[in-house]
Amino acid sequence: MNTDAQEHRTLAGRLIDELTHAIVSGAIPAGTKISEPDLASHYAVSRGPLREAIRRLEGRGLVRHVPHAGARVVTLELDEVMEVYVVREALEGMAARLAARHMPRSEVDAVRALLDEHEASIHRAEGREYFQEEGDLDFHFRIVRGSENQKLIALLCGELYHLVRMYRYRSSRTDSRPQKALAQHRQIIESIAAGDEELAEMLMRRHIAGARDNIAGQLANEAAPGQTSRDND
Amino acid sequence: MNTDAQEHRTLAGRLIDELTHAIVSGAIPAGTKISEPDLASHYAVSRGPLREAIRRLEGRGLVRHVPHAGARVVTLELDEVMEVYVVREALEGMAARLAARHMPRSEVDAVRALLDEHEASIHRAEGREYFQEEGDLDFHFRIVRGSENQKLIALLCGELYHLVRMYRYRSSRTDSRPQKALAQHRQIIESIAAGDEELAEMLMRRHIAGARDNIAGQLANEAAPGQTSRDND
DNA sequence: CGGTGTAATATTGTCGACAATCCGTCAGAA
DNA sequence: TTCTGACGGATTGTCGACAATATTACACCG
Repeated sequence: MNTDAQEHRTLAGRLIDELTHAIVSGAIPAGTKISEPDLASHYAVSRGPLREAIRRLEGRGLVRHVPHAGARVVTLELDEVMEVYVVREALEGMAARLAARHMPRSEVDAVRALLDEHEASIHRAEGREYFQEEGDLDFHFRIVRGSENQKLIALLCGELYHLVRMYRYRSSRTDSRPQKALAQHRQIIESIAAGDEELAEMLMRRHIAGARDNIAGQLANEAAPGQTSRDND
Repeated sequence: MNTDAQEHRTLAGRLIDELTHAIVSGAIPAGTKISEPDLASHYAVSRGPLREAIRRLEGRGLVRHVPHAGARVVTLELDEVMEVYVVREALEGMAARLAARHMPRSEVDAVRALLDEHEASIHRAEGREYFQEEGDLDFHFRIVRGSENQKLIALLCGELYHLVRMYRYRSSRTDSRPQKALAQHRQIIESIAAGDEELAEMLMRRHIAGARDNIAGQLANEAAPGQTSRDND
């Protein structure tokens, strides 16, 4: 599930994972100013490895760093999330196309089984389950890996998904129609099984664009209009 | 042209740019093992900022780092370049679509003027000019920026293009038909001017896919079959 | 009373040194 | 002769301390 894996034997590597998780899960709230001395003492490490980890997180787009002023956790503006979903639409559309070209039958069957589990989980918990969201990402992970394009995999799994998960943690959950998503997932994997590249890409793009519109509409309802960026200061 | 700009007042920031340029331009050959003491003394800095810069370059995909073993400049395998072009096809296709939606008339005219310059430069130097390659990237930069999607811009300008430029520096130049590329560029900007999203995306994707096939065929001719990765050791 | 310049403080940026780990070499035994 | 093992050197990982810069508070002036 994690990109670098292999039980880091280095502090900086461990910090990268720990900080990523802390930011994504909201343990460190969005917009927080990262104090190097504080975090260093909190994780019981020196500032050296911590700074290296921050530089890496900066590259992943999780923190924004200004030269002599410190680093802040990115604030998840609505338009930022929209932009991420546009990028996902392009990238995962291509991933679905490549998956239709490369994914072996065994993996297709594995994804089918995964979707069966999802359906069972939906029936069991009326779809309001937190698990549903992680399950959604599991599906997308499978498709992306099925593309067998390392650059694509690294980009989607290493950067974009962290932001997506960060958003989902922040605003509870957004997918209010898991049955519809499940049906779309089924369509997608079947088009991949059939080797129909055009259809697979089109369906995946439509699926993600739909999720994007869903979020946009949802947010437009609840959020006040003039809200700019002052959440926690 | 550079992503972070604003005349870095910090050593780490300067190192990021210098090392990026050094790797992209081939001053530090692909596959080279990065010796921290050597580079530190060469740039007259300590190992601290150097290590931060390396961590950032690792995020950009320019170096590969293994714990306790050091970092090496990535070797540009053919399939890696192919993968990058696939990602470019997806991302820039979307960028062209968004540009057709957002790009103002003034910017469209500026791109038209840019293409006129390119045509003049081709006529002047029979197209075998180095400048042509940079000019090609200039065009693509304009379109990407025209998308007005910050994530898209950061991804393409910040990571992918470094690898593309690295490849171009390494294997002399690859675009053997600048006239054809110019004609395609003209088609693309006109479809954007017309606001035809579908056409803009399709033309851009075809353009990049064509460049990819061109490289693949070119490489398949000259390269020996059994060549794995032992260029410079 | 409000604005501005200055000084104090705290944080970031940088450095040199110490500790842990890995690679190459060489000696010794089967 | 060849494989195994340990040793030495070198490199990476980590740490604490010093220097430079930004932020804050306060006093002073308009």
